[in-house]
Amino acid sequence: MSTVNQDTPHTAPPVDVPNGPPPGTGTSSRALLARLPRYQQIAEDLREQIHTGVLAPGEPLPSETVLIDRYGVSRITVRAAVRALRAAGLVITEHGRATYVRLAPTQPVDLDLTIRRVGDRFHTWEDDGWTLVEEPTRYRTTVDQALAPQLGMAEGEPVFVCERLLTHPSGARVVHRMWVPFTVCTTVPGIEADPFAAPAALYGHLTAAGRDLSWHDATTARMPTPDEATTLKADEGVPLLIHTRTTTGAGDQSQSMLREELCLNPTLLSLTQETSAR
Amino acid sequence: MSTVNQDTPHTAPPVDVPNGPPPGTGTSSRALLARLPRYQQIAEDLREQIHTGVLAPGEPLPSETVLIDRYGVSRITVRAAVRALRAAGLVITEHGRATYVRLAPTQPVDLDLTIRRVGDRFHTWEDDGWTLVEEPTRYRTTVDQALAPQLGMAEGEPVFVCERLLTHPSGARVVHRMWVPFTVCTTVPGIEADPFAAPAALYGHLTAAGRDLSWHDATTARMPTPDEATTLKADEGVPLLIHTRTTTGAGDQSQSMLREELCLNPTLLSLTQETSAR
DNA sequence: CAGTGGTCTAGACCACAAT
DNA sequence: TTGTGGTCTAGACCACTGC
Repeated sequence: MSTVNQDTPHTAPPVDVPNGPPPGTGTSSRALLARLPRYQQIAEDLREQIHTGVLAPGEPLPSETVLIDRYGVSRITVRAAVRALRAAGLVITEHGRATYVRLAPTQPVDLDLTIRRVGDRFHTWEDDGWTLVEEPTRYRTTVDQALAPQLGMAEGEPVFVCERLLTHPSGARVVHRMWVPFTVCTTVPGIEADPFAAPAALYGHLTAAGRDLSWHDATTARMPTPDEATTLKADEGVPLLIHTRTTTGAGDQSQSMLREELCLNPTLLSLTQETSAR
Repeated sequence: MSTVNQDTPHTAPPVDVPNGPPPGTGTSSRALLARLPRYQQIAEDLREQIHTGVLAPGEPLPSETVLIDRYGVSRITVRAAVRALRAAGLVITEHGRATYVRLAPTQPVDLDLTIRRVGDRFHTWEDDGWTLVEEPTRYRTTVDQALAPQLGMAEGEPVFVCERLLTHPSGARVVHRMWVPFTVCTTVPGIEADPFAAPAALYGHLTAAGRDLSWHDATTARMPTPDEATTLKADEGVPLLIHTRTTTGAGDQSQSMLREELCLNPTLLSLTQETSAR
């Protein structure tokens, strides 16, 4: 094995799966596919088997050893293929056991973001069976450069922050963070007493204080940090869904009275909202 | 190199960065960190340098060769470290050039999902500067098992499908898919003529036909397939944001008149929505 | 204990970018 | 031509799981 051993993929060895047309010329329908790196071809082949059900959800993939001589490649190549599937969220691997086809994505539970109002009382997703996992983390700080524009405040102004981890009967978890400008606490009766109450309560206090509320929601997604992945029970290859809600006065939307952030695992939870034509 | 060469990380070689305490015992504050695999330690070190600004956004990381002898490890180990950063979306690598610290996430552009109504005319995000990139793909098919419940239809019933790729002046792109039940086309005047019009137009036709509309929105995220990544200009380590909107009658929400799906890259676009307390 | 995946080395060739 | 990242091999030891 000292001579050239790579280049066009092996053509003689024990290959019993798509290896592209023989390196010659007469490229068949998809010349592109044939020229993909070997590990991608293997990943593609396994992906195919998963989608067609040859490899059913929950089932283990063949072991690395088996794949190595089935495809006639080195271990590192097989591992590269499996890694690609893992990054795509198609399989999960368990050390010492095997790599398994990700279970049929259990239909995520809905987290309904719709804000419902009955008189001066508000109801939010939290009332939908969510409970605190642990004592909330509460502290007072000053807004930094990144947060200031979000709250319509100047850098350095004081805010209260409340961070909570909630759980749902389905097993899903969310991290909820809330920022309340200090000035809001001191001027709105009721909030002063407990600036760390649940959002629905704060909406109520604000409304009772004669403010017309308006909300600006934004949703985005990104890959989680290792920490976030564990607290939200996210496997590798699973992104993070992030929803932020800013509460402002219906008139002056430049200054916000409240800012909330919700982080969740989209394989367990789906964000929903109801609207109707007015 | 036939004898043991791994085990506790190298301790003698040219290491000038966190390598954990010497394998002995007196584990310092964080014994955990010291026992991480070498490539994770390196990734952690680079991550640190990125967050503290030692490696500024847009700047290239040291080349693999440099990292190899800076940390005294093999190339594959360095590459594993860089791969971890890439998967976390912290860096992007350009073949033949270098690996760069991901640019400070340009503030994503808002895609406002709020539906606005003026008389019988509706306005949606599409009116916000979005244009078609290419001729829409339109076809007629029958709903399959997965889609039937979403539309409140029976499996096998006919639907029209319209798939469009839109672009925005900011450079962002979205894929928009729409399903219209055949029965809706035939019973609602106006839609019959053009079942592939933009959603806002369809909302108008439905309203003109005397229906009170109601919408159910759901948002989720997942890793893109390679295809999706390229059409939406997503780098590696960037998830896909998916928003679906189902239009139903305000009374009977079990049967839907329309279903839309929106796929986008969250680093370029952020989904927003406005609400006010009624 | 055997089997599986996790980490690592040393060395090779290829493809792309810039000089 | 040089340097960078991309793919690949062959072989080794480690760590976890389960018999």
